[in-house]
Amino acid sequence: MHLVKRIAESTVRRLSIYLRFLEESASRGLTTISSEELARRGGTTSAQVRKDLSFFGSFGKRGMGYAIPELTASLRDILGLRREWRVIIIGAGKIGTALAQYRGFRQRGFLVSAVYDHDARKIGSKWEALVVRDMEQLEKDIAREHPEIAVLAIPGEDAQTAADRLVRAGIKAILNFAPTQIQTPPDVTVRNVNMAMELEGLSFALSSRDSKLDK
Amino acid sequence: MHLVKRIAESTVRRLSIYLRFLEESASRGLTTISSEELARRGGTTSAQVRKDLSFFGSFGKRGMGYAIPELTASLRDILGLRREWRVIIIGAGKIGTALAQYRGFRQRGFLVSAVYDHDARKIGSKWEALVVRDMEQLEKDIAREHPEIAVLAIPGEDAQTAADRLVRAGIKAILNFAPTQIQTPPDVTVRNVNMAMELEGLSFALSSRDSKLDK
DNA sequence: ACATGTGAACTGCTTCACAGCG
DNA sequence: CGCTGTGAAGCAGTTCACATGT
Repeated sequence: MHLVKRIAESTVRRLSIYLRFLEESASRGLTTISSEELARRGGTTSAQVRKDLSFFGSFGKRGMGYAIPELTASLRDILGLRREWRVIIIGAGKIGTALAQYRGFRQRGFLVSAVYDHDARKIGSKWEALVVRDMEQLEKDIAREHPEIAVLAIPGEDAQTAADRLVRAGIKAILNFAPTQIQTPPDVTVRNVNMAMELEGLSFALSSRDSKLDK
Repeated sequence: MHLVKRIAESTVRRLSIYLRFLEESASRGLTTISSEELARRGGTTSAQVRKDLSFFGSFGKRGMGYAIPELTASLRDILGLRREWRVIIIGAGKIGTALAQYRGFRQRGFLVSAVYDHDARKIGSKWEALVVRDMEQLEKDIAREHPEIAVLAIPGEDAQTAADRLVRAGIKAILNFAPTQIQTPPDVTVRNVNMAMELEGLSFALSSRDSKLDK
C-alpha cells in the first residue's frame, strides 16, 4: 500500500489534525479547502501541509485547493481508519473508568472490547456492555479475541510488568497513561500520555517567562 | 534566573522523565547515577542526557556521575516546581471529573482549586473539597483567586470560546484535552492532550506495519 | 581510569521559492 | 492567474568524539 519512506511522527500528528478540521469543515457544508486554510487551523504553514500530504500522493488541484470529501477519505485511508480497531483497557481506576465510558473512542472507530483489573472488588462490575475482567484472564482473552491496541491506565510501578505481558501476548500498539517510560521491542509502537510531563512543561514555561520579565 | 537560550520542548519533556526516574531511584536508596543509566530508562542516549542538563549548568562530577538528591533538586528548580501552581478545570464531564479526583495533581504540586461547568445539573455537586462552579463566575473568580493553569476538558466545539475567555482573564498556561487545536497569543503556552490523535498514530503504525509485511 | 561537558559533524524536519498544471 | 507539488536551502535537534576534571 502506501509508506515507502519512513514518515515522521510529527507528520502523522498533523495528518490527524487536518482530518479533524476537514470533518468539521464538511459538517459546515464546505466542499474545498486550500493548504493555507488547513495550515491556519492546524497551527502550521501551507508549505508544511503540502509537504505532509505529498509523502502519500497528490490530492489537490492546482489553482483550486483540495476537495474535502476526497482528501478526508484519503487521510482516513492513510491513517488506517477504514477498519475498526479493538482496544482493551488495563486498569479500572479513575482514568481507566473514564476512558472506558468515553464516547470518542467508538465514534472514531476504536471499540473498547474489554477492561481489566486485578482488584477483586472491581472485577465483575460493569458500565453499559462492558464488564471488568480479571487481569488473570489477559493472555487467554488476547489469544482468543485478538485486540490490536492496549491502553495502560495503571500506576507507574506496574506499567512495565503489564507491558511485558501485553507484548508477550502479541499486542503491537500501546497507549501508555502511566507516568513511567516503558521498554518494548522495536516492532511495538508506544504512545505516551503523561499528565505530569505536560503540567511540568507548563510550569517550566510559566517560570522561565517570569524570570525573563525579572531581568 | 536560568534560561538564556530558547530550550526545545523535547528537552523539557526529557527533563520531566529524568526527574521521575531520579525520584524512583532515590526511593530505592540509590545516591548517584550516571548519564548512561538515566538514558537507558529515559529511552535516549547518554550524550543527550548530558546535553540536556548542560543547558542549565554542570550538575555532575567527572568520573562519578550525578548525585541524585542534588540533581533532583536542580531539575525541580529548573522546571519551576519549587512552588505550588493553582489549576482550574473547565468542564465537569467524564474527563474533567476524572482529572479533578486524580491524586497525581496534588502529589506533584498542582492544586486543583476549582472546577467549572455551565450545566445547571452539575453546578453545586462536589467531590471532596471541590464544588462545581458556574462557568459564569469564571472571570470574576480568576481575577480574585489568580490560578495559573487552566485545564480544558470540554467538547471541541466549545474549546476556542473557553480558551478566549481564559486568555482575556489573564491565564498564561492551558492544558487542552479537547480534540481541537486552539489559537492563543504567543505569550500563552498550550499543551495538547489529544486522545484521538494518539489512537490514530497507533492505527497508522499498525497499518503501515501490515502493508510492509504484505510486500 | 572514568564519566562529564561541549564544540563540531551530522541528520532530518521545516521553510523557501518556483516550476508545473488546472 | 492561483495554488499545488517539490527540489534545494536553511535550521534545529541529535549524535559524535574528545578534551577536561576528579
